[in-house]
Amino acid sequence: MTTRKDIHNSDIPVLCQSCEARHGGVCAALDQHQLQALSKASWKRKVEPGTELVGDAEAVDSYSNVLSGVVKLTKGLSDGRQQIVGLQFAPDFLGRPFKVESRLGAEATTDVTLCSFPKAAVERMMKESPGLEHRLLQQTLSELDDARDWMVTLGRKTAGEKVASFLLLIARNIDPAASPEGGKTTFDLPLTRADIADFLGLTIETVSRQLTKLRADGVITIENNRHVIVESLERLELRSGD
Amino acid sequence: MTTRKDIHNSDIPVLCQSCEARHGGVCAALDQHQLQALSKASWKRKVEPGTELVGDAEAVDSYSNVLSGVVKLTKGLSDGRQQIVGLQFAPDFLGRPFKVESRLGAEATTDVTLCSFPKAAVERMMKESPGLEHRLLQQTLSELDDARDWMVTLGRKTAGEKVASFLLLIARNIDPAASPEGGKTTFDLPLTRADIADFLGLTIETVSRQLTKLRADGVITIENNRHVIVESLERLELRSGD
DNA sequence: TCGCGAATTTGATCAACATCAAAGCGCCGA
DNA sequence: TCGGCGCTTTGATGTTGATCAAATTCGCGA
Repeated sequence: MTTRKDIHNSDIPVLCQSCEARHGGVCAALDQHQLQALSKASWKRKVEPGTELVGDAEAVDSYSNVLSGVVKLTKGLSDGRQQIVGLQFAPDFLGRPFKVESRLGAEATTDVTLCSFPKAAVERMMKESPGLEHRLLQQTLSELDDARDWMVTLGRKTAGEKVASFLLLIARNIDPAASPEGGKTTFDLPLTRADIADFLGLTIETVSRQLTKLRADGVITIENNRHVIVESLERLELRSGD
Repeated sequence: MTTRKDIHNSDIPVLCQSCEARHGGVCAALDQHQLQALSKASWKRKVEPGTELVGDAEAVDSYSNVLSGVVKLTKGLSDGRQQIVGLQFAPDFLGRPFKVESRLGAEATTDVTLCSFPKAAVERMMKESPGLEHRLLQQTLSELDDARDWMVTLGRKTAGEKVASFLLLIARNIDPAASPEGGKTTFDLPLTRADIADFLGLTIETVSRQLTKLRADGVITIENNRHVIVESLERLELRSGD
């Protein structure tokens, strides 16, 4: 790691100086001046697991960056069945541009740090600065890719393959460096069994049984229900179906 | 229908004059000058059902507008299982900006008319004209909404609800005016039973049985395997689960 | 450290959908 | 008009994952 000489930290808002979103996130598309303007109207907050960030069919007047933790995006059927339709990791942008009403629920599944800004401010900035809109298009396209990958998992994979795919998804998002040859990784599950089931279109019991099977076969180890040690990424991939 | 006096048709490229994409599609974001430039490099073509437009994992150097017909977007698993991850109707934009290689297959499921342009031309135009990128962001966001709706269908609905949801999706795309109170609509299925199964994550047999059940219950009538008459949109919605 | 409630695992049974098999029908060319 | 091929429907049976039920384990505060 070398110090970036091209950036004068003194010109960057205090709030943003150590912020992840300024690198990988949408704020990377802003110049110092814009960052100053936006940061004045923005605020940081920490929330606990289970905190509802956006209710389904609720009017929203702010956007956020996820700075740490995991947020689940949910959709429900009228009789209570639920499906998780996306997971947002840092430094993802949270919110649906150009729509007043959210058609998604958003809830923290771990401790989450957010940086939020008024919708209007972002939309104004988007008009002046094509770079921001470009960045947003990039993230949206990549979310669309992810959603379509997951449609294959939901529609065509077996329960065992679904659970393996889920573990790989988490492993790759939490430890992006992990390579299949390397073999091992370790992480804390950011979701409960119930959430995993809602993400995979399964029941908790089926999720639990498949995890037990992976454990019995020595592919993973689980400590304290949450901490997962992947003994062999390669074998996990083999079980993921694709 | 009134004539639009604000547009001088003489200034619009012949190719574009009667083109659907110039209204709802991405070309609506272009001014006459840009339209002229793009149309010089673009070409129209008609293809038959079953024509592969883009192969999975294939390099692509052009984008297209769907002018008529239906294109299915597919993803496959290594052992041959397939999932349709999206359907494109006119005047949708076809292609994945900012990526050389497609991770999707695209295939015509009906007679399809396409207007294609070189990737480079579109990308150049996108840099000069924020309006085009904005339009593309809009379509991408709406495709993401659709994909997430479909994830709920794939993950949490029963076979009966899936088939009803599918019929509604087609009805709404082919006859957008159809209202639930109106009651009736009619359309030709743009997909074979095998395609419907791949879209819904089911087998052909299950799709067939569910269609039979809908017919037996008087919700729909089917003529010649392809032509569907929805007797009651309201009852179809009731069966779609949400 | 103990004890309680919630989350998870495990077990037994059931239902939905898949699979395997065969018959029916519609379309198209000879 | 006839015949054949491919698509669709229908039927019988099998398997996967859901459901119902109970036992364990974990997290956490007293």
